[in-house]
Amino acid sequence: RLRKWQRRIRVSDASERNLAFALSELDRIASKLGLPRNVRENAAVLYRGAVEKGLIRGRSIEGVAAAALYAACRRCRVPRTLDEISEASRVDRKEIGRTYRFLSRELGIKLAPTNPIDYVPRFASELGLPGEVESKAIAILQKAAEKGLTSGRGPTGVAAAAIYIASVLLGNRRTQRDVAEVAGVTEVTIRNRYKELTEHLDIDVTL
Amino acid sequence: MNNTGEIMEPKIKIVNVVVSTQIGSDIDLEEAALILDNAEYEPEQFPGLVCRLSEPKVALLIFRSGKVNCTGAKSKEEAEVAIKKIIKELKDAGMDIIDDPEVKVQNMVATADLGIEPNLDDIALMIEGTEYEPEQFPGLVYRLDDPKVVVLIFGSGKVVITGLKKEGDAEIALNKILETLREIEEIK
DNA sequence: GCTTTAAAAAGTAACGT
DNA sequence: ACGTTACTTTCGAAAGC
Repeated sequence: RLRKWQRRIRVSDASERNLAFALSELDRIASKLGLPRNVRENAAVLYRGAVEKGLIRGRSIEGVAAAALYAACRRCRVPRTLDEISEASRVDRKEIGRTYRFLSRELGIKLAPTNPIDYVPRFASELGLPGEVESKAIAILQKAAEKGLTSGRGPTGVAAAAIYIASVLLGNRRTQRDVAEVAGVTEVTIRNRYKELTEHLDIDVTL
Repeated sequence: MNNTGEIMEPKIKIVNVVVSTQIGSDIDLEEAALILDNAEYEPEQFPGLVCRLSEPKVALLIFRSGKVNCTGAKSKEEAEVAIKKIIKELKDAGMDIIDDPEVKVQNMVATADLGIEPNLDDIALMIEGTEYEPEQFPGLVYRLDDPKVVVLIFGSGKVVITGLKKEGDAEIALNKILETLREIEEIK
């Protein structure tokens, strides 16, 4: 009766309020990371799907929103690392990773492992590198993947090393330190990947 | 040339065995902490008493209920030796302890080598129930249903098998993985 | 879900020298 | 640029938050 009706109103009120909050969270994090509109929309679709399947129970709205955004970024091939999403959302990276696995399983989303190549455009532009360097780095990564040199390595680290090598080869050198900073890895990692790539792909990087 | 043939790949090594048992009930952990040498008991941090033995090199967790966990052993026998050691120490100090309790293997961890360097991306894309996030961890996580175990597969071909209850399941799991890998190669 | 224990795999990180 | 230590992942049991 009236009471049941009132409860329904309350529930739908709460649901709408939560959804509105989630969508504003998605927008807040997305704009902080400078993500394009299609990624935000993709994340919103994922979030609504999670709501419809009751996957939010026992989880925080912020956590699910962050995980949806992480998944959307990968889907749209403009990946952000868990650390970047974590920093922008103030949700623990462990929780984002856990929720992401849960969502991809429950929503039947099978995403391929992040391809290092997808990080190249963003890192290269942040380093102010021209298109030729970007293309060269991508070519290096394609060869590296064929020879199994990317398996098990962090995608950002391999991408960073490829960009560093390409920048040196094409006379637009960036320091390991600068590349490391935009890629969010240490210089040691770039050096390790650099050695591996130049040795196994017969690249002469004479300074 | 190898005179033993080619079927010696599954050189499986058990690197850790987790066992549980019961040595009594209503154990006074404060008292036990004083009796046992390398014992730590901080109920604020964890309800169990932690005791490390150097021979065998294991760690034991003792609870107020009398339940005991032993980790770090290389075999069930080694874990039993460790449990008998603490039982003797506690009994000699006058505590009410069960003499030779039944121990149950709860988990075993093994390492092995596939003998080939698998393409983790291919496995991740073609096999359901696998997780591979190189950004987070270099190994691919493969959960098997038949022997209910989890296998971590690395680009080097090295493998870690955990969740084992029986030692023999390690080889069964390994062979299933190798068979699956062959199927992937055929499809490719 | 977390806390504590042990162990391996390979990559990455953060110290010190 | 090294080297060392330590963290990431997986598993299970325990009692309690």
